Amino acid sequence: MTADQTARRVTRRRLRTRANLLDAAFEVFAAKGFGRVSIEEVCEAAGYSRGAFYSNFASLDELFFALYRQRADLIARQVADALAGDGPGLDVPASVDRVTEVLLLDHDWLLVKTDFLVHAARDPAVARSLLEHRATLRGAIADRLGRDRAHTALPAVLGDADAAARAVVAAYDGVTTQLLLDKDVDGARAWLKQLLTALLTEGSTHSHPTSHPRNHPENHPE
Amino acid sequence: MTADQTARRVTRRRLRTRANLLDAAFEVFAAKGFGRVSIEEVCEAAGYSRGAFYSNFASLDELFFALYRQRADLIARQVADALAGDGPGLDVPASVDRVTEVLLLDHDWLLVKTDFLVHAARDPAVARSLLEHRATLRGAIADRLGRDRAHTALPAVLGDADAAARAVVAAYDGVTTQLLLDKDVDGARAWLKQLLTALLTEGSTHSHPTSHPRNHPENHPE
DNA sequence: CGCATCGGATACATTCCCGTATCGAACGGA
DNA sequence: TCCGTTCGATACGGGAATGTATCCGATGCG
Repeated sequence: MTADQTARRVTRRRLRTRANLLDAAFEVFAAKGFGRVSIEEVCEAAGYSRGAFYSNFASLDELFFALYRQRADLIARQVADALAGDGPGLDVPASVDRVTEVLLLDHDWLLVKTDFLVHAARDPAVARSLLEHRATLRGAIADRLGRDRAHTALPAVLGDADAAARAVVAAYDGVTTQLLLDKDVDGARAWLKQLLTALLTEGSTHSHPTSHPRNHPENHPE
Repeated sequence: MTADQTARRVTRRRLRTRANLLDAAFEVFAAKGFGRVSIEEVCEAAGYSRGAFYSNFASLDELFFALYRQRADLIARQVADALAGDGPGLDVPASVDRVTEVLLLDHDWLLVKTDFLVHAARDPAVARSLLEHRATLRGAIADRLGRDRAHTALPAVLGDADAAARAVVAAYDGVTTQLLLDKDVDGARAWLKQLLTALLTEGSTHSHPTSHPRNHPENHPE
């Protein structure tokens, strides 16, 4: 699929250049967008020639896919850790805080991630893969929520734990969209926390989530 | 800005070609993505030569911007209509239904819209413009919600009407993301309705929104 | 109907980027 | 240290898209 399966001695050098190419690609993709980046640009940013690229990847698409997997898996692990954080009794606000911290960390990553989304939306194979990844994450959340349901008595507005997990993901995606435009990471985090607690808490008229992100920065382009 | 301001006789022919170019661009952008489309492709799709293009637009970016404004304004009007639909007494489910119908209509539009988002995220000027547009829409929703607040007594989980409007937009964006991948328009609509009623209704344990979109289609690539 | 202006087609030079083929150097096992 | 293998640089041919300059047919006005 990705590389030829004939067993070959893989040297350290190779892994290093591969990693360097991926890192460089991340920078360049974030800055210019996947669609506007040439193979040459990636190579130049990484300090290699095009020969190195073609020795490691068959196409920009393939590199993009590898890049996404790499970073997405990393984050998935972090989220899992954040969820597993506290014991069986679920402290919703605490969990929400930790997860939120992980998810809305790096603006560049959101850019690349969205590029990948829009890329996947046009390629069924990639879309399938991305859907699987999302399903995994959602499953982890649903598990946590389900486990919780037994101990603390909270979510109810939506249907089951699965629906609640879906809602969480949707909220995350929605907040991401806004964040892409206004670049206010802190505001986005606060807003996401507020949204999530609102969704996961019964008639919680907690009008004091953390600090109201009400004085919307909204328009500060750069 | 967009064109030169020196007054010139603008013929009908010109407007027609301009419209044709925009329509063709929509098709091509939806199919291949903004970043992967050349000026030539747009011209070919529209049945013109490159000369016609440069006579009407200075760059692909400019065309994209014009295209977005055109379609976005159209939809904004439709949403406003849908919101103004019923009288002062707000029937949340009914409004939600109508708005949902308008917002999640055309998959191609979502593709183009997201392309534009990711484009705007990297261009401060464009981002500003898009933020304004979103603020307008959000304002319309907040107004409606505020007006409602007086008559029917509903939203409370979040802060004021403005926060509620924000939540609505976030839910829409979140559902859009999922829809881009699974292409299940009907499921997305149902899910959005459920989410919105959950958000806009106090302890509504309405576990029967319309029809549970529970048997997730999720993975049907094409 | 005739004329001045406008709109779009065509031709051209240029730049950028791709993919391949070849070669020398780095690597790592013995 | 030596040698076979692997990695990545360089050189090459070619294709595609860009922006401009020029020209002719269409258009609308008097």
